[in-house]
Amino acid sequence: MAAGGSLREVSRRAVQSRIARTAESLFADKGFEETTVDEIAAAVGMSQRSFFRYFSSKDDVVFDSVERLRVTLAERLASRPIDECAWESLRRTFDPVAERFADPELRAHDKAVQQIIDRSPRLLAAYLCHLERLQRTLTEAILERATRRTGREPDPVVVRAMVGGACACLHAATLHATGDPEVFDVSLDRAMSALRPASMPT
Amino acid sequence: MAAGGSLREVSRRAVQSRIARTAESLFADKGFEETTVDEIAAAVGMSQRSFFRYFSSKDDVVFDSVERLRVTLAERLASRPIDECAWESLRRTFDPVAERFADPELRAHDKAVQQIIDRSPRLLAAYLCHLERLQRTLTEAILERATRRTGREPDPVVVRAMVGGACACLHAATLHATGDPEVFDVSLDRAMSALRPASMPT
DNA sequence: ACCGGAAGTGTCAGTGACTGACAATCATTG
DNA sequence: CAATGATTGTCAGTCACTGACACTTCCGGT
Repeated sequence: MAAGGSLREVSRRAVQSRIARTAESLFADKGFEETTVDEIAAAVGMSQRSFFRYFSSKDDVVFDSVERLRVTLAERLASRPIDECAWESLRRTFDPVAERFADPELRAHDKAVQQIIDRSPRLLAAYLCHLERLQRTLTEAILERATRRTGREPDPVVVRAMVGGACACLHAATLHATGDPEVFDVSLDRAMSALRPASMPT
Repeated sequence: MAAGGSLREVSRRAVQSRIARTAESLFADKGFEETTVDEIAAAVGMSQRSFFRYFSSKDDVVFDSVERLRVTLAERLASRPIDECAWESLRRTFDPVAERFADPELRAHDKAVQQIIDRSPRLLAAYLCHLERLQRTLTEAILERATRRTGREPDPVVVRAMVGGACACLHAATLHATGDPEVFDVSLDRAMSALRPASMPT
């Protein structure tokens, strides 16, 4: 069952990324709002209806890669040693973001996506929503880990705020270092060591 | 000129808040997505076209009060003493949020709005966008103040991250204390003292 | 080779948010 | 009263998105 489904999943993903690539190049050319779904579908060679069978909204095309990154970060946090302090774990969790810059192709792609997002208020809103989801994911992981480690549940408000603070550092570093991995790493380290909580949970 | 415009502004604002009240009660009844702009316009007694002359989008109706709160907070931050540490200033900047809970009518209103937002993913995205705007506003104010005080510009990444951290505390406290001013104050204090940066700019 | 269903696709019609253009109305001022 | 400017309604149109239905293709069983 799982294997059969998997094969189909692969081809579905292939179509999705073909659509995403096409759409992104159109967005980069004409802008997001100025590109209609009809145009994307035509460029890919399918009907508008089929486009919506692969992406539930026009916005989702842009966040295809962002969503995958979220999953990567969640896995990274899960793989951190349980006795590491939470702030340090969060800092390490963000490493894959910098690692993406290593591949020049990925870097160019990410930069283009970032520009598309920045130019559209609607996309910016959606992007923040994804960051919020990331934040929720990480918060739950930290909460669960702290509970497993200390035996009792830590203050959820503080943990949520702390993860929010870490994500704010990530966001600030991303905004400041558009594309340069060196600058990103340095900025993130500076921000995160400045914001390091005095009393560290876990 | 300013006075003449002001009079017209007042009446415009009156119509806006009449629309907002009507719309919010419809949203509370049927949900945001399920309420059409046509229905709102009809309930207020105007054409759909005129609705869009007062609010640039359906979303904006909901954020009427949120936007006003943003202006209030910006003013509050500006009125803080220049030699106060930034983190403390930010904490005091958030006081009006708690103060809103004092008035039972406002509290009920805010709670209703919060529920409407929470039930709609689209509104949640827009809400985060408003928080981001608040964050940008506060960041600029802190940067400007620090520059005025120390004579040289502080690290923008760190300041942005710090404001982001403070806003994360605000957000966490808001989520946790839905409507109870006591709980809100205590939660915010706990979160903000846990996240207080070791090295404080300004 | 034939048949059956499952999965993917195109077409079409419809809804709802939003915009531009234009004409009618209404209040204000000279 | 007339000219002017702001406010409004009407109408037509665009675009994202959805549901329904018919059609093709591909595949395993007979």
